[in-house]
Amino acid sequence: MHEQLAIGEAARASGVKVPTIRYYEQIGLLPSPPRSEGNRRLYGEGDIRRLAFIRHARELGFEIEAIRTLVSLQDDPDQPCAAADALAKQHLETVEQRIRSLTALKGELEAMVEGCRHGRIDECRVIEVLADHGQCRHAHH
Amino acid sequence: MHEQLAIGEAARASGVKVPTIRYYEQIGLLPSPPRSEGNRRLYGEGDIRRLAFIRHARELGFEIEAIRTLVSLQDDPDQPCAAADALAKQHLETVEQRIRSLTALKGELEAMVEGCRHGRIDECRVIEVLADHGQCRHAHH
DNA sequence: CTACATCCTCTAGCGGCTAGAGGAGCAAGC
DNA sequence: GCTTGCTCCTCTAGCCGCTAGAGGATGTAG
Repeated sequence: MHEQLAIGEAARASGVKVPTIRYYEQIGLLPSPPRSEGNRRLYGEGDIRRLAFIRHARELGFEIEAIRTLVSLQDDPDQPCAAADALAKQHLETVEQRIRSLTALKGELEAMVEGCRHGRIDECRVIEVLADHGQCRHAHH
Repeated sequence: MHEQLAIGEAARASGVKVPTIRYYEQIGLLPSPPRSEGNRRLYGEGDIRRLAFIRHARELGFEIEAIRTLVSLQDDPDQPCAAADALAKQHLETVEQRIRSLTALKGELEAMVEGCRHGRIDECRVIEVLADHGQCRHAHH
């Protein structure tokens, strides 16, 4: 029986750091837990689960606002899950877009690095490409 | 002959927004230009070129600190370009790493979305996976 | 009883801008 | 000359998602 955990133990159990837990409480993402006689926060199992949920969603790159919606959905299990699905899909698109533009950047950087003859700055391909945008096939966002 | 440009014209010519130009001056990335009688900033061609250089480097995802080095290299054309090359290579690696982890996330998100049966929240795969980390093969950073 | 860990609150900082207030300057039309 | 409306100036605060640190209270082990 370890019903009530101090914030440090909650941090260890959930993988969310102590100041981050306090921060989540401050922005209203985590409810304010009850306090001990000595004014310390006491977390129950439900809180730990919610923290782990938040942490995993953050690791998957969801924004706090999206997570706010996801946790409220989680608290309301009778609702249809279309909203959660939509959020995940939307986020998937964002991630795909990000991968596409990073891949384009990767191509440009590779061209820069390959073109470098390791001579002096004034004939350096890296600096050249940066100075003259026209030299690269940068697809604009 | 349009030697001296006001900040708005410099912004249009370089593609860097007005407040961003002032910000770059404030952090010492762009030298403080001379002023007109009426205290307005006056930019020459060299400034426009530097701004375009910075903008392009930012578009390629270089951090301000890296750009600080790159512009100082650019100003010193007799130096060997190993330093510029190293910066570009290092950045390329960062970008590749970022692509790898985003691709992993993409896989997880796809699994979540595909697994969703569009029923109620309490049987929603999206919420489930978020709640229980063990259900996904998330490779930890 | 003394260390030492953990907790508390509060404020400020990170990067890279962006937004807004409140005011001065300037060019064109009447 | 006067007004309109645009650009410019400085200064401060806000964005996101934390992270760090000051300065103090509380809890626990030896």
